[in-house]
Amino acid sequence: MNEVLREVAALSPEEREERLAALAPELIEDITKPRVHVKELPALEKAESGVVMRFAPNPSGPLHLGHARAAVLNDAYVQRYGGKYILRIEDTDPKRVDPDAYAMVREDIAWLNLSIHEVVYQSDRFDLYYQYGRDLTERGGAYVCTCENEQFRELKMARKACPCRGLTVEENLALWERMLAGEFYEGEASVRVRTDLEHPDPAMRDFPAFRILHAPLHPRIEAHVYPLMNFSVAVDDHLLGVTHVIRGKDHIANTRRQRYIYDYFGWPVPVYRHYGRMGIEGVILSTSQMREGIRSGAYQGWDDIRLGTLRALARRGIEPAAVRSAMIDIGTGDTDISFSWDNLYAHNRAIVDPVADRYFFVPDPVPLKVRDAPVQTARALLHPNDPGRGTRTLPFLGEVLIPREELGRAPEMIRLKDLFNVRVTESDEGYVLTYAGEDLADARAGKAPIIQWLPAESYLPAVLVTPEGPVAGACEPAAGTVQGKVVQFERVGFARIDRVEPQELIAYFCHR
RNA sequence: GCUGCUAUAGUGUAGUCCGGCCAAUCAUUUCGGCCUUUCACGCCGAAGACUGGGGUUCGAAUCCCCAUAGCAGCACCA
Repeated sequence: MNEVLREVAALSPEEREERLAALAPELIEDITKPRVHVKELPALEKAESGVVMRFAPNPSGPLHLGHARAAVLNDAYVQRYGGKYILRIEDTDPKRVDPDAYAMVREDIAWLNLSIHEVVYQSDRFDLYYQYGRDLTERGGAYVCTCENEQFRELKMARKACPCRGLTVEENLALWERMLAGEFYEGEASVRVRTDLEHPDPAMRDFPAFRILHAPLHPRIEAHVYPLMNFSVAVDDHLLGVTHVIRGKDHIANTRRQRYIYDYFGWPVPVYRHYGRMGIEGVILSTSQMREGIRSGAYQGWDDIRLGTLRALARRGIEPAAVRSAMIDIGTGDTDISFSWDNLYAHNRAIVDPVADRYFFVPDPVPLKVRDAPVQTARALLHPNDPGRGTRTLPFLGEVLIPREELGRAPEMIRLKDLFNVRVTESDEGYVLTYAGEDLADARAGKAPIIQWLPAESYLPAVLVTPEGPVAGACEPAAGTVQGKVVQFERVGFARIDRVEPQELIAYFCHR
């Protein structure tokens, strides 16, 4: 073995390639062909025999890029180590539940291609939470607190116990039953986990586990005693057998709080990893802000092109696989990062470029007759790197549409792509195009720009919707046949054909 | 204020645990060039970083201390 290694090391790269060609020609292609680099996530400890992980969104709206990070990272590890991926809908706060979001979350997860094996709703599990809440109280790990909120806060900051902390288990159980029986109104009682009043971090001191809420009503269940996140999450993670949890670092304190609950019950603690905060330039990720923007009419809907929701990305033609690899690229680092659209676009371009058919889109079109030009039909490849895909045809009858912007550059000659060359002159009536031959070499020699164009007699009016606003133009009628697909408008960029209305095509700009 | 986490190029990331092989990886980005009937793709090349200051050591991106900066938590939200 060592001898072989030494032998190989002694060879020059050329020699190695020769030897490989002789030994295993089929492998040559592997090293030659460009390979989409797939970054490997760091190994997870205690994962060798499989993992159970979960994605636990709050159904307050559709999923956005922030959710995608947690969803994809957990999914990637489940796929890598094998095991189970649980979708847990965390709907324990009726104030933050949007009934429509249940469906939206499921749709977004389907789009992301997550390998979910099991779905649980926390609102189905309240009896379980009550059962363990009672259990925890019996163990002395929790007490019912009837203090004024503000008063408790002050005591906590002063590291002092509130009067309720000294109640006996029996007294606590009695109060607990009264809570469940509906004898307290909102804010009058809560259940707290007994932790450590001397804990240096005030966030750890006797945090709440249950609260009372009478309004709004929960869309799925009837309840007035609601578990708080730290309690329901700890109970569920244990009951569902979750072995590894990957979540944002805003949960670091929660992880420590949940540890108290694990310890009271004597449960083994999962492996946690907390990734850093991810800022995203240009879009708001706050569900409540998005909702407000939609309500006020600033945004057209949850898939408004300016939002960071997954459905907005989908509408622009971002592929789920691109989101996935972008998130894996970012990884689980605990540094705060800023999400880069450029990087996402690069991932998407790699996926979309080989498959997107090419079409002409002429922004701000100017109709111009071409003098002395012979009538003919142009054929352009649907994809330059894959002639087998066929061509589209563009009839030239004497007049063309070209982008106004090109004329502003005052070129002497222009090559209409896949057609012929034209000379550009200015007269009293404006620009004049004159046929200047078919030879591509002439255009090359004259450094003529090769531009997209459309026949003035047959085109489809089109609007390209960009984050900066709509761009009116025209496109090939054939582009109207690929509704829902991502195409490349040559020299403009990639776009998704959103819809084709009787007299107009609407496309959403994706990226260059 | 208290508690905790983090700090590598414009952006993301590897290396940091176990100091030397790091004159620091890969991707993106930008700029050149080639290819090309797209300003796409592909290919070649270049640019660009260890937050600062002390200390330990023969030797520090890596260990220690201080400073600075960013972020998070201190909710009857998740």
